[in-house]
Amino acid sequence: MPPRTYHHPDTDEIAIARVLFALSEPLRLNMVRMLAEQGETDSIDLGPDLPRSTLTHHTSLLRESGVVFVRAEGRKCMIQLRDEDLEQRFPGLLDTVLTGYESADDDHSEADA
Amino acid sequence: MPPRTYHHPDTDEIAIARVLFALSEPLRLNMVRMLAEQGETDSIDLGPDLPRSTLTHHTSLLRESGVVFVRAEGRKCMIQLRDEDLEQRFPGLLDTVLTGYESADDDHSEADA
DNA sequence: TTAATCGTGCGACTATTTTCGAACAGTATG
DNA sequence: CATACTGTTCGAAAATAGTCGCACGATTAA
Repeated sequence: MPPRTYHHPDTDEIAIARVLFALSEPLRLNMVRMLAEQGETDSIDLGPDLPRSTLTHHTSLLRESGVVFVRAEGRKCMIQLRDEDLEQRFPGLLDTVLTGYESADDDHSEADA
Repeated sequence: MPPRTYHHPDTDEIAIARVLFALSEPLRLNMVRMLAEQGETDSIDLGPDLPRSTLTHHTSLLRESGVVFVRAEGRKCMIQLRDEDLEQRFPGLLDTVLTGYESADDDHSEADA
C-alpha cells in the first residue's frame, strides 16, 4: 500500500489568482520565504509552534495552488518550493514577491543596498 | 469644502501581503488589468454590471492596499493604477502579475469583441 | 428649485477561510 | 510485538470576506 500520495497541479494548470491568494497569507508567505532560503524543508520546521492540523491546512493549500511540492519521507513530510515551475509559468513572480517581502517586512538584513 | 477625500497609504507603507490579497480576487485583478490597459478610468467602467456598493467595496480595498489612487471628479470617481509607486516599492510585481494573468486566463472580458 | 445621477456608509446576510481538538492510519524504534 | 511519533481527516467554531439593498449627501442639469 502506498504510504502517502499527494496531488500536484501541472505547471500549466497553476492559476495566478490562486498563487497570489496562497502568498497573501502572512503565515504561508513566511513558509515560502523559508523554503526559498533553505530548500527542501521538513514540514514541521515551517511552523514548529502551530497545531499539526493547522500546518497541514496551509501546506495543503500551498500544494494545491501549485506553490510547493510535497513528498512523504518516512513518517515525515518534506516540502519543496516549485520555484522552477513557477518561474516557467509566471517569470519573475517569486523573486519579486520575496524581494518585496524582505524589504517590506521588518529589518531583514538589507546588505545589498 | 472638499467634496470627497480619500486616504491612500504612502508608498513605503504598502504591504506586499495586502497587495497580493487585493490581486488574488478575480474581480479586482480584472479591474487592475483594465486600469493597466486604459489608464485612469471612471470607476463605473470597471464594473458596469455590479451594484454600486459592491463596486465601492472593491475599489476601496484596492485603494487601501495601495494598488490604486482614487480621485473625485464631480460626482464621478476616477481610478488610477499606482503603477509607479508599486514599481518603486515592489519592482516588477505588477508587470509579472499582469503578464501571468494574460497568459493564464485566455478568457479576457469580452467587452471589446 | 426640482429631479436625476453618482458614490458612500450602514446593516444584514451568505460564503469562504482560518483555527484547532480529537480520532485515525502509517512509520520508526525498541 | 508494543510504543512513540508523524501527518491526515473530520467536525465544529470563530474570524474574515463578499454581496447587495437602502438611505443619505453631494453634484449636475433642467
